[in-house]
Amino acid sequence: MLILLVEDDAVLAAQTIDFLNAEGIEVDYAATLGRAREIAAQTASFDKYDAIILDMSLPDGNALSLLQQSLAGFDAPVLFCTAATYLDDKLAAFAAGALDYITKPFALPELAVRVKLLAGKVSKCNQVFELGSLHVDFSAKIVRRGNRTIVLSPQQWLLLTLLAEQAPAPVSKAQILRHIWPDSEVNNNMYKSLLTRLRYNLSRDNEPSVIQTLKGQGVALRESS
Amino acid sequence: MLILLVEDDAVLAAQTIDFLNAEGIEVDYAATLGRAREIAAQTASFDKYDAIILDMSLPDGNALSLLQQSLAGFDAPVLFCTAATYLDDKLAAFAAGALDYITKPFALPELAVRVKLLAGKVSKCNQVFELGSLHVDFSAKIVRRGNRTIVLSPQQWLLLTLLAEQAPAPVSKAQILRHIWPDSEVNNNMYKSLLTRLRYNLSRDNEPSVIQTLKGQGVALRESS
DNA sequence: TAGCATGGTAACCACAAGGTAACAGTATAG
DNA sequence: CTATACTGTTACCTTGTGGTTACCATGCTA
Repeated sequence: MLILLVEDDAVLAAQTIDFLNAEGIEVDYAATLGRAREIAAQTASFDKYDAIILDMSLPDGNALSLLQQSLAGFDAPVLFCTAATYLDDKLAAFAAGALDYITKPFALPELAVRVKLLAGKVSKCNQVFELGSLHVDFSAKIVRRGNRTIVLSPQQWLLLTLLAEQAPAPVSKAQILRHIWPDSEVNNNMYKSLLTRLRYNLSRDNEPSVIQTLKGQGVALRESS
Repeated sequence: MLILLVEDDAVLAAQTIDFLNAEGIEVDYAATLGRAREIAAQTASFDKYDAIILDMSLPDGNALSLLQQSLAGFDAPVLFCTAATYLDDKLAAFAAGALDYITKPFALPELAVRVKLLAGKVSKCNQVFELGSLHVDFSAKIVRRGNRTIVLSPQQWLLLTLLAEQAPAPVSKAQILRHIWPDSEVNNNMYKSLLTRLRYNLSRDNEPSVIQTLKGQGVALRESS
């Protein structure tokens, strides 16, 4: 999981980053609004972030404007944090499209929980996933196609669960790379091989693959039609 | 929108119900955990609620157990509220599957916002745009015309979402150029090609294009008339 | 009527993205 | 210690995308 932290207090930022790292969350850091905008421009979007933590009281401008920008076509959910207890601030941010807020001073464990929630990590409520003749039991870690039980390698299982969580929405290549090879330098071929192998294992005679490619957008778990 | 409020303080409950009603939110009310369980049993599920507001400090039992129950196969998202500021309580509830919390005493407008967000999270997942036989699912990135599924290239998808967001208002050429080719030098032909291709992909026999041109002003997504 | 601007369509093609198979190094199990 | 499976790597092939050009249609103006 990768998030963007926009926060001017260097000490607080350092603490936050340390804590989130310990929780397995990667953090990109912007000390100012200007820097955040640079990042947005560089990557051409905020798409690559699972969530954005946005401090409302930044020295160089109005954080609300960045919020608007992040929502203009991008999906990254925004959690804003504010020292002010003024209700109006909170309501304004919600109105602008923020999905959650936390009041300073906050407890780091709570921040971590909220970030994870925002990123949708907890939506693993569904114990089983079914699609046509494909049957995935998350808790038992069993995959079946029709009446044949399929054994997947660790990587393939990870990818399948990721796809199933988001189905039928597509999952971008970048998202998959981050999810399966969190640290290591990744090479495009590893991704291609993994996909081919998962497709092969899930395949069944005469039936089209359940893994659809949307060129340039990623892959999705859905029935062809 | 219909929600369930589980709260033992009658005065607070009445205020809350009044306020939420004024916001256009219908409220079912349970004063005790027992009553909440009855409701769950009657309707056979909490499914019919868009959200559940759950007070943690109820006289007749542990609210966490209801939380578990409400998650056992049902989809209603839970917002819990607590007078305690103990962090552990919050973390426990999050761990049990709550999606949000609010600390007493809370401001009613904030509660209303959070409830709407919570209820929206579920429906927001299925944000769709419809126009005649055209059907666009933003989160799943699926486009259908009638019962035919359409696959769009990244550029075309970007343009379609832009048009759909503003529909039925027209989008100027300059706006489109900036949105799709943010940095690069743009040539007018690229724009023309893109439009033609999107029109072609969205076309259906005998039906006029859903993309109308307003000369000099741009293009708009609307039915011809 | 010619001339020009705006907009639409079709065809071409370089090239990047995606798919497959085979091989090799390394871990893992029996 | 051997056999097996997993995963990274390379090579090669296929396909769709998107920039480009050429040409046509319409409408406005001189």
